[in-house]
Amino acid sequence: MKLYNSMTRSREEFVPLEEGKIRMYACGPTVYNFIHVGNARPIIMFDVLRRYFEYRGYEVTFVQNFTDVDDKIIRRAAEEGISAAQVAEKYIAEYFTDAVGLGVRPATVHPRATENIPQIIDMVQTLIDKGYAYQAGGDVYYSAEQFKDYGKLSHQPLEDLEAGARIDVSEIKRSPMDFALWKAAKPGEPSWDSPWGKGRPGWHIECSAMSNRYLGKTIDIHCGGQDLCFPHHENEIAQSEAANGCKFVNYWLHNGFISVDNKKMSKSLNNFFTVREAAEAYGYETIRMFMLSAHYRSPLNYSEESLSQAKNALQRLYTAKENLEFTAANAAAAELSASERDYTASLDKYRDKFISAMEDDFNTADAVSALFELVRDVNAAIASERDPSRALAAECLKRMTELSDVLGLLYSSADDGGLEAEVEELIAARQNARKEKNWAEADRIRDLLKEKGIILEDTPQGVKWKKQ
RNA sequence: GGCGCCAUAGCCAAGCGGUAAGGCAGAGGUCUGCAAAACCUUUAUCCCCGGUUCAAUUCCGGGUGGCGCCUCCA
Repeated sequence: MKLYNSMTRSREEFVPLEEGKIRMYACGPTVYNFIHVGNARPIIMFDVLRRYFEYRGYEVTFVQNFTDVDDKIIRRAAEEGISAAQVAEKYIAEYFTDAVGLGVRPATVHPRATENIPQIIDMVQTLIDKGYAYQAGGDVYYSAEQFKDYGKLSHQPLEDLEAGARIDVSEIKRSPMDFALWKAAKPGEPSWDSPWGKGRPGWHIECSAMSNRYLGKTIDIHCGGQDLCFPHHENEIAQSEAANGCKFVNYWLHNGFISVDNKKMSKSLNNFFTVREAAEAYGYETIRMFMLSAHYRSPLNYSEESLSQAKNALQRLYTAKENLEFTAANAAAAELSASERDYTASLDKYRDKFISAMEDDFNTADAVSALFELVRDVNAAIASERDPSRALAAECLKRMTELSDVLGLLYSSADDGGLEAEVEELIAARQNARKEKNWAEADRIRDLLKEKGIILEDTPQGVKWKKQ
């Protein structure tokens, strides 16, 4: 499999550290608010990557943290008059509501910064001991210039980074590019005891500490949004490689941005849509479909038109799935005929195309096209056969869901709670009317059901219905 | 100023040297009592100008337009 590695800026053959196993880490959200659609991109795309690895037989340990102590959380807590821990707890729960809605599987571990304070303190102490960090009052800073490779991920020499850096006059750092590992507690803030007094961790150190704890010193894949490249990931490298004395990450994966009117969707521009509100408008799974329709590194513009296109595309998939399920349950013939057997074998080419696409830096857009090509082929086959067997429909369905499962699509269960007796009677009455060619009555009943939100389709295998 | 990314049909979007996947929308048709769903047909001088090559959307150079990081940000 080929993956584009931001570190080398090239597509590389992926080789895991340990055969058959993959260790990956994704920087998770800072839990002070609902996540927005831009935040959802890495969450969805790297969930797909993980699913694909598992589909290919790898054992994946996937770690995604929650940053549950930081300035924004503390500010939010003050605004709402509750504790920082309560803010974090609330938005972690909201995160999971959205993640589940989006069809994102829970990570193997979801560690939190506040549950890894001893590991963080250890790492900070190691960095001080090794001469990479220094104490300044109750703060501890990492001295960027001590790390000779600083800037290697963002491909910027330290001098150029410094040239663009904002200098804060009240700063007690030795150099503008130094960053906080530990922040002295201010009155009223959550804090923990440390060798440097009461305080809390800086943002970057938690990921180094947790990656180390749950995945080891060197890991296969570290992923996140392009905007984390600098300074967050750069700083993680500086911390982990200085503390551990070895390579931190083999493959760095960064997704592109979601934009709105071609401007990056971001909190600071205030042009964001929360996942929650987008889901109310289009459905959670539509958001997933929208993300999958483009390559993860390409920019992708969020718009009403794009989302409704994604919604319609998804509907095509669902309709195909429901039609197959219906035939698999209602067709007269049970077993595959000889010609059907040949036909199903011919379907292998779509799986082949799907896998090639995914092997190529998990090109989901191309993989989705393979799924659609399979669907068209299958639709045509079922429609053209005079009497397709239940086994044929079941086999086609299996091939379709094999691919959609890797993409994490088609997980929304249809509302098949059964029909009330009254509705069943109406359908039966309409069938009688149709038998008698009483089209007016048949149409009247169909319209009546439509008002109740039930859509009928007449098929060779019987009447198919669905709730609107 | 430093470092990058992008430009493909009405819209979204693949494509990594051999004259263009897929989806949405539109048009025509088949099927259907009518619908629905489905299927078939149909819609592209690949931003511009040079260069390399037998051959370029695809590589190189130069434009034009758009975007991002260098500051919290997925």
